[in-house]
Amino acid sequence: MTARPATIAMRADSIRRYGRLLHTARELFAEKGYERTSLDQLVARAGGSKSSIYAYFRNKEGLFRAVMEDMMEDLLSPLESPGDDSDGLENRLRAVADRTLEVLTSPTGISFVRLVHAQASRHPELGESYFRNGPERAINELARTLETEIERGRLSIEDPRKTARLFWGMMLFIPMTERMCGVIEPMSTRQRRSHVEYVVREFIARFAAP
Amino acid sequence: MTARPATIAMRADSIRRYGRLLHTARELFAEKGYERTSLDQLVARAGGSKSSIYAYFRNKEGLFRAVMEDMMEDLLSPLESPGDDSDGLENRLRAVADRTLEVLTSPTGISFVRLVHAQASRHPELGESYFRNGPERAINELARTLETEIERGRLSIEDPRKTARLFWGMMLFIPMTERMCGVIEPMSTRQRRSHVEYVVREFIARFAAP
DNA sequence: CCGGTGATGTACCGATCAGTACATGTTGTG
DNA sequence: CACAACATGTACTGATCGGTACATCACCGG
Repeated sequence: MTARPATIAMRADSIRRYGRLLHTARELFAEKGYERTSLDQLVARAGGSKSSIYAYFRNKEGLFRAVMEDMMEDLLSPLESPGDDSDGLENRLRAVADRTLEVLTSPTGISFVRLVHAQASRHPELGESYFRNGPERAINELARTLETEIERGRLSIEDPRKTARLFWGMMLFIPMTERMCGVIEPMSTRQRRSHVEYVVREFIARFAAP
Repeated sequence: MTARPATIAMRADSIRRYGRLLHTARELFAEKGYERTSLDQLVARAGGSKSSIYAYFRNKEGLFRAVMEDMMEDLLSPLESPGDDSDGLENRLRAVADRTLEVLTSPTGISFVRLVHAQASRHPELGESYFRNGPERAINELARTLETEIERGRLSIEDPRKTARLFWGMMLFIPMTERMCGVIEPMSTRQRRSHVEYVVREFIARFAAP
């Protein structure tokens, strides 16, 4: 970045630079992990300079936190359930499970979870924040759904929260483990559908009211 | 390590030094991860010198591979099922699940899985090896157990392997996620027993032959 | 049109790292 | 007892890292 166009707007330029640094840092952290990503590499790929990084993010740790917050928002926001109550339980389970599985087994999702797990001991608030806003929220929302179905007499469940934990375990554990270990490629829509269908079927078979 | 006792045995000393380096490297990798562990730190904690590391392990990557093989053996060997056929299905499920849960949620287990996941993209053979010898083997062994119970008419299951995947998902996903994110301490025996009991009960309730 | 203010690029620093050269010491062998 | 062969500790290197100092440049209020 020796040459510079000169005579260009500044305010919008700053915002763009900030976004570009954040975006590129996300790519690099996802590709190579936190410690193997150097700020010089970031500057080389994103443009700008280290001064900007330190002005915007204070230091490398601050950049990392900003990146993780950004990723978490992007990943978790599509999981906000619209709460279509009309579709029936099975379809709602299918829908939310499919979106969750898609997000978590995507390359971005896998990279994010890897970073969270790897850095959780150094950044306890990161692991905590992810768990509360991700898995725990998913469990609680599912539990609430189950509760209303219990009240309507359609399900027979003793402890909705524990049952919700089982559901997510069945749905996510093996696919995520396979992806984390690198033994399968990202799941196709077909594969996801098939897996979701199987798990939902087994779940209903166990907990449908007699 | 400036002074040295002088006039001490050598052959056994080498073996001991090798073991000590391996053991301490395991500790350090588990504590701080691969990239944050320096060979100087290793030497400072374990004694010996960098020459020994390079003589024994060729380089840092070789040391890492040796450590991971060592950890994998230690972690997976207690999971070899003795195959007590007399205890009845439920007790066998309880026993194998409890051991697996204990191993995987232990501090060592969590550190190991973190390292595998974090390094799987740089070391595909590591992720592959762990998955084949860990999760996949556990699935296959459980599936075989289920098959014999199906043949005896005690279980009603269509696809034993898929069902085994569900079982391990229910058993491991939430506890492991909580541990990986650092939101719970290592599980007490009491907690493990309770969780195992719950999951086995639900599993049997679903798949017991009518 | 001009001077100050904040943002940015460049060049640099000390620290730390993996890896190595080499001297020293130890062990088995004649 | 002497010597060869090997193992080990020490001191070093070149590279790379996070972080910083400072000069430069664009903008904006007067």
